Amino acid sequence: MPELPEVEVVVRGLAASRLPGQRVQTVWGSGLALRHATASAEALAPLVGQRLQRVERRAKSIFLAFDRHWLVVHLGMTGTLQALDQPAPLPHTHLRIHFGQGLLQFADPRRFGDARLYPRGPGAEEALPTEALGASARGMEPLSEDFTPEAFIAAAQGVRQAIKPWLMTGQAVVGVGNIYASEALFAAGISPLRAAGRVSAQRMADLHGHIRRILADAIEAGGSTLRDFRDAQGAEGRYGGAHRVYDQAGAACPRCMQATLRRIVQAQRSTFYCPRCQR
DNA sequence: AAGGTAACCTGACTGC
DNA sequence: TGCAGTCAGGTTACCT
Repeated sequence: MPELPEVEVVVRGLAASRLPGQRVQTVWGSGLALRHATASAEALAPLVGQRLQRVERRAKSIFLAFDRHWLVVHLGMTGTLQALDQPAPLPHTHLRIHFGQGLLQFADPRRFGDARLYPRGPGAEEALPTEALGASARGMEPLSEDFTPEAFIAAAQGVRQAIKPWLMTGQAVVGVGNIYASEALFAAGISPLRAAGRVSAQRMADLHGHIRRILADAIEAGGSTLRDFRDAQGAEGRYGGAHRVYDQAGAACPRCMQATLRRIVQAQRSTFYCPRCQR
């Protein structure tokens, strides 16, 4: 389900909900295995009695700061994390964290998502537990000040991997998933097959701008509406109509109106592009 | 050592 | 109607 914009929308919704400032009263888990952890009441038991202080995002991970622990949630492909007044009978619900008023509910049909606890050291109050982040979250935050065109160009130096799968590795910039990688490359007119290190500095700077714009626009629109995305209040996103090439194989290119958009597979993932506009 | 591949799991959709 | 096959927003361990 979620790329960075969707996760950001969820985080903002949770932060604006009634849950921050409240204490955990009870926890419940389905007992089923998630990506790494098992969704069980035992695993979340340390949270009982702790107050939720704030909610943050790094890459596609959600960090919930409690008094003495971080709860780090990854939504995988199909996860949802909602702040509710009453428990909702959502299929594939795996975790419920009840507060004095309302609850946090995690559901995930495919269980590629995850929810793990990390201790909050007294000396590291403000530091996120970066050990919770994998190899795909090492790069720069795309909307942060350190993600500059110069840094982006430098990161691509000498990279022979095709730029589309390279973008998705998170080596340079985090949070650009399968949809927005295709969209950004289309906007910049860069072939997804071109080696990252062989795109000119000028065009990399252009791509840098498109990545920031597309992600920011998607956040503004409330996240993608693809499939089953829901924000922290359970509402759908409104960005789906804005996909110009994703899932549009066979349609006329919206830019040149001559070529037919194509679907290819790179690193086991679908890529959509215009063979005429993107070089 | 970078880059491709299989795997995790369920549901929706297509075609026969 | 049903069954088999394919595909899906992510990540990572394991190959070459």
